[in-house]
Amino acid sequence: MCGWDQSFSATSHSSAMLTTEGAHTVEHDVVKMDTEPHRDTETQMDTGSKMATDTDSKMKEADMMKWTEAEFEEKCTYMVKDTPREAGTESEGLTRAEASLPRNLAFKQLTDSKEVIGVASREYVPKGTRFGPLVGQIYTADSVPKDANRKYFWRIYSEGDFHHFVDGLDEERSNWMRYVNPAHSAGEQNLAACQNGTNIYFYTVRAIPPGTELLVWYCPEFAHRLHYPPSGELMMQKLKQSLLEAKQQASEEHVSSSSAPVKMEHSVSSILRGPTTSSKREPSRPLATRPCCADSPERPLYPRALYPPFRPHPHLTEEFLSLKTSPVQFGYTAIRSPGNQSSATPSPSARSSPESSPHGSPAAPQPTPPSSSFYPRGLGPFPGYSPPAAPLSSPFYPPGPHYSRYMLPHHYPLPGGGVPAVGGMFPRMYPLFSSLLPPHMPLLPGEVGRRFLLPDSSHPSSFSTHRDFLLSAPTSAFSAATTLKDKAAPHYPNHPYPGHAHPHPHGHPHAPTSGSPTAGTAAPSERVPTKPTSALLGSASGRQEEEAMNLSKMKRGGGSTGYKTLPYPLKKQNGKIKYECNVCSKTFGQLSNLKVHLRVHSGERPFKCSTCSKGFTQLAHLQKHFLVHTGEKPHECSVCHKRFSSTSNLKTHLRLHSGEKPYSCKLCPAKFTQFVHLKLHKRLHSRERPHKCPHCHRHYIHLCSLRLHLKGYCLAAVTSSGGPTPSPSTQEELQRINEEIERFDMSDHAERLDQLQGGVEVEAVLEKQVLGMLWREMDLKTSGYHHRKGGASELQSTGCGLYNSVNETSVIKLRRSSPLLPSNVTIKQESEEQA
DNA sequence: CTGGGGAAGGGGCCC
DNA sequence: TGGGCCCCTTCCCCA
Repeated sequence: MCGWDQSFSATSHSSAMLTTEGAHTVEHDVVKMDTEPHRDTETQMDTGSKMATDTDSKMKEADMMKWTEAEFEEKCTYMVKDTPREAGTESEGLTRAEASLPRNLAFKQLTDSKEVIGVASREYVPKGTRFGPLVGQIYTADSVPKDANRKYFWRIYSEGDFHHFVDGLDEERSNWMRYVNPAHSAGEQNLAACQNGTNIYFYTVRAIPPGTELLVWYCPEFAHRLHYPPSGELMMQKLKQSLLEAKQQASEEHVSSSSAPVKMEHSVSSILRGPTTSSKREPSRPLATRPCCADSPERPLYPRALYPPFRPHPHLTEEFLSLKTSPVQFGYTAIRSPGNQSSATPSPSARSSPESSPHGSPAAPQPTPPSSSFYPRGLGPFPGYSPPAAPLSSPFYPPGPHYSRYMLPHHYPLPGGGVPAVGGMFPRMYPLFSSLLPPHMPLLPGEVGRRFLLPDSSHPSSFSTHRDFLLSAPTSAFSAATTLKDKAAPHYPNHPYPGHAHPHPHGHPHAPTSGSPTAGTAAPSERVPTKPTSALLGSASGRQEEEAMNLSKMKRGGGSTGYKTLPYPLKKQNGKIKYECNVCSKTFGQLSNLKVHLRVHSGERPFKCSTCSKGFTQLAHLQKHFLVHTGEKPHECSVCHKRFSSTSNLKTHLRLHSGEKPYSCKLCPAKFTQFVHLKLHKRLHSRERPHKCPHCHRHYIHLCSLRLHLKGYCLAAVTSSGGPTPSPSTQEELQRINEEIERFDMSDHAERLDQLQGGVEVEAVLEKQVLGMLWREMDLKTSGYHHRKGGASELQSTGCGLYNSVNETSVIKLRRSSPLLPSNVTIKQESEEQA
């Protein structure tokens, strides 16, 4: 378990641990070294200590929490400039933001990472000190990139109207202030953010002892401008209230069987909408609301918003609501200023998540769906871990993965419309907030489903941590039982719903009754078999996507390259959106199809059989499976009245009556009703290889295979033609190629190509395709990379021959698209080649 | 061993 | 959007 650095490393300047020793001296040094008098008459420190002392004295008594921005500007005593970046100095290797840190400050960093998680004082910083201005990329409302990550956006106003953004996202274009965490209570706040002119400064509103984390909140004027409470504390209360209201409202609506489900905010349209429209709203929205959060594709990417596995989530929620969260809970040991340890409010540390903390500005709060499942070990789903924000297109998708995160709404719509006042919080707040969302947020379809269809922790690809998030809904009125009940499956009236056997927290695998107003309508054993609503699939798949992505990375060693991030919905094809799987590159016309498909990669099987615990990727599969237990066979043969459990099997059976044998052998008159039988039959023919190579011992079933072999891949022919004897490595390659040709020869593709008689053209294309793949495979093997989609190596590794996977190989693509091939050639999937 | 039939699981498309 | 459906595939068993 990764832990927090219990001290602060002194950025690039020094690795010295901070102590409280010599505070006074340090203070003096700080002022003299790093600050300049704001106004010569008052703050010229060099002129003697008396004036400074007087100023300090006045400052100490001042109630800066009531100051206007103009007062801050006018009355502040000291100014601390950023450390100028100089080439060739110790700042090398640091980002501009890191290098800009004033010497009297230090970064909080993770013990085993250089990840900056906050900013603290190295030395005593007197009250009335000004830091800044905040540096960042400037955007106007119109110039904001569509895919902008607004996490670090600060709004600048001019004469009461929105003027532009300062974006601190890019660490090379921003300064250290981007790392300052928000204060969650007035008690812990030691900085006030003010806009002076068109710049944002942080003023110390109290003296900051050495080793104290800097925590900022808006000054009253600023907060008012953004329509935010004047303190983080009030924001938390506001948030809490919003949540409770949301919960209550949702409960009421749900009990009354509201027919108006709350729609998730990540509809395709919303995803596609992008910030274009939202950006136009920016000026009218407070800085921290981040209006585009919900519909911005990158929103869901919150790798930092992960929690330690040990985190007692269910309690956390309650504690959070009761504002009792302790910083210890998360193992956070950041140095805190005396008197700031408010036991009544979640400490910044407790709230702090990787996500929240340093990277968020007050303008960038972000409710983060709780999840830690998709983090490969070592990435550290602990608070404070803050990998760089990953845009949707990042290869990191976790995370670049659990793609679900980017599919989950980040503004949770309330039943009555609107959005909880989450968006306005400092980032450090929302991680905690998010942790309590699942149990309380109403009608978050996926969440509901997940609470009951939890991944099987025993499954190698499942993530037990899911439970941490999802089982804590003892009071939720939106447990699956309610949802399920309304969708009873009439097909299986005599059987309990086949779902999620073990994950149920209350030991009633058949009846997820917890908290459901309708849970008591039937005894579990008699419960009308229910089907999860679509919702059960819905948001669950949100996370699943991320999991899939993440898993795909994990399965490949975590850091493997070459895997695209989940690109959807970024691609368009003929005007239609294409959702591409970032694992296998398969594209789908519909997002839901991709979501389901991703389970193939993630291994997630959210639909559990209550009887045998077997998991399935699709509800329909579970339903079909459950017939095994019930013995039901809904499908009857109209001829012999024999019954079958599936239509497919009935259809196969009907061939017996109709005499249809669609699978015919091309080498003999044999025909079969099932493909598998043809496949087995063809093994007989594989022993017959009439096309013998005149130069070597090789012989082939198909002529095209022999031709391919003779196109320079016959070693005997090469040597007998008088050419130089190939090197051993070349011989090895030829051997390899010939093996592949043999496999191709045994495939149905060879058979069809033989039949096509396309002549030289077809052969040329075939060679290009087939051998191209062979070479590619060798390339891949040589480079140690074996996972390229569609690559021969991948097929090999999965036990499939190069020509096995009709859909995957370029050979097939050729067959389907090549103008060389007759368009009426229908390719039936056959993967028997290896047989 | 081969052919044949059925059971069951899985992927993906369509409405 | 996702449930339902279809198709494919594998496995098993039996003659």
